[in-house]
Amino acid sequence: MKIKNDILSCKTCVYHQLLFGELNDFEYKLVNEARTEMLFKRGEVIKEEGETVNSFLYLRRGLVKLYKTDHHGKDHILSINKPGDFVNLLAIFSEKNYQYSIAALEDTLVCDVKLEVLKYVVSANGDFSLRVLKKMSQISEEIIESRFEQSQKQVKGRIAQILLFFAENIYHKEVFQLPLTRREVGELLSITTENTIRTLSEFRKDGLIDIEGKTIQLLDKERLENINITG
Amino acid sequence: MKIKNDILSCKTCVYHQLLFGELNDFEYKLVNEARTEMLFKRGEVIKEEGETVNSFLYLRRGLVKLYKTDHHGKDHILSINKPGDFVNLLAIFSEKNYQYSIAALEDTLVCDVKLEVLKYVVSANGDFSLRVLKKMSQISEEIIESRFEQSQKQVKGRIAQILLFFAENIYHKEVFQLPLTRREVGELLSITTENTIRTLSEFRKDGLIDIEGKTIQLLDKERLENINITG
DNA sequence: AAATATAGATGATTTATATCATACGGGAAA
DNA sequence: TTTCCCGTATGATATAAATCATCTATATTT
Repeated sequence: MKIKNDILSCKTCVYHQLLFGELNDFEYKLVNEARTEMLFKRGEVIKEEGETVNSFLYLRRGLVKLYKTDHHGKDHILSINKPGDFVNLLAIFSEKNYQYSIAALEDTLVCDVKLEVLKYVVSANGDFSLRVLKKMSQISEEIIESRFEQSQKQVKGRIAQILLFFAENIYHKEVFQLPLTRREVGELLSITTENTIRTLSEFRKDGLIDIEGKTIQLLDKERLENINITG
Repeated sequence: MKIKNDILSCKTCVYHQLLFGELNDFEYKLVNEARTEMLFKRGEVIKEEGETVNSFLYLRRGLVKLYKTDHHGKDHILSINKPGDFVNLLAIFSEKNYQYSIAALEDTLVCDVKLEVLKYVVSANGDFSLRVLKKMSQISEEIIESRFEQSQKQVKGRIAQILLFFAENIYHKEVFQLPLTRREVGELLSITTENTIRTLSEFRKDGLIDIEGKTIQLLDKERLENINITG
C-alpha cells in the first residue's frame, strides 16, 4: 500500500456528487482534511476481518472483493465493489469491527475518510444524513435483488449472471479480462472450482462465450441471460 | 387488517428504547401522532411488492415473512421478522416501492409511522439519525453473517440452522410450533418441499428432534449445530 | 535454470438434491 | 355429506454437482 501525496480536492472527483453534494463549505473542508488516498497493488489486502472500522472507504479506481474465511480456510466472496462504490458503507455505523476482509483484485485507488469526521457531518447535516441513508437502502436493495436472482438459478445460470455482471456493470463491453480466478468465481457463487471451469468450457463449446485465458468475450448475451429462466 | 383504536403512548412500549430513545419531547410527540397500530390475522398480506413505501413499520407482536415471487409463481422468502424488528428499515430511505411482499405468519401487531415524519425527525436530530444508521448497519451485518453461514451448509445444515433459529431467536424454548409450512421452510432455504419433509423425518429418526405435526422439539441442539461443520 | 506452487483443464465416480409418482388425512367448499 | 385441495409423507428415479484423480501450462521461488 502506498499513500498518495499529491491529492486533489474532492470537488474535482467524478464521484463527488454521489454522496457529498449536500455538504456546505465548512463540512466539505472537514471531510477533505480527514481524507487520505491510498494505492493498493493487485492482490493486496486492504482490510482484514477483525480490524477496527475507523474510516469510510470509497473506491476511485480498480476493483476489490469483500470476503470471509470459514473454519476450513476456504474463502467466501460476499461482493465485488467497483469505482464509485462505498465499500464499507453498510458496516461503518454498527460500531463493530470488520466482519469481512477486503482485498484488491486490480490496482486500486481508495479514498479513506476518518469515520469520526463523517459521523460528525452526518449528525450535523440532516440532508446529508438522508443522503447516506438513501445510499444504504439502495445498497441493501441491490443485495436483496441479487440474492433473489441467484436463489432461482443453478450453476450455469449463476455463472452466466456473473459474466453479464462484469460485462455490463463493471467493464461496459463484451470483451474483458476476468479479474477473478476460476476459484474465486466459485467462492463468489458457492460452486467448486472444477465445476466453474467445466461450465465455462461448456459455454465456450455452446458458442455462448469465447475464452482465451483470462480474456472472455460474450457472444450471445440473450442466451446467457435466459439460462435457468425459460425452464 | 384492523386498525387498533385504543393505542397507548410509545413511551410505554417495551421496544421504545430500541430506536426512539434519542428523541426530545417535541419529536417524540410528532412520531406518536403519526403512528397507527394495525392488527393482522395469520396469513394476511401486510404489504405487496410494488406498493409505495410511505411508512416505517415495526413489529410489536407476532411474526412476519418478507418474500418475493418469481416468474414461475414460486415464492422465495427473504427473511423472517420477529417482535422488536424494524421490518422495512433497510428499504424506507431508497425512495423506491416495495421490492418484496410482507405477510403475517401469526396474528401480528404492527406499528406504522408515517415516513415523512420519520424522515423529518432523522434530518432534525443528529443523534437519532446516527441511531438509525447504526440499526441499519446491524441489520445488514446480520444478513451478511447468515448468508455466510448458509453458503457453507447443505440441506441438512440449513434446516438444522433454521430450527435452531426458531428455538433460540424467536421462541426461546426447545419445543415450539413451527410457524412455517414445510413448503415455506423450503422457500426460505432454497430447498424443495419434499427434501424439507424428508430431512425433518430423518432428523426425527436420528433422534435429533421430535415432530408432531407443527410441534417440534429439539432433542440434541449440539448435534444440530454441528451438522455440515465438522466435515 | 531448476524446483515448486498455482491456475486451468478434463475424465471417472460418488453423492446430494430435484423430480415424478403415489398415498393419506384434514379442512374448506360445493 | 361428498368432493376437492393442500399439507405431509415416502419411494423410485433422474439429474446436478461435488469429489477424486490426473495432466498441462504458467507463474513464482530458490
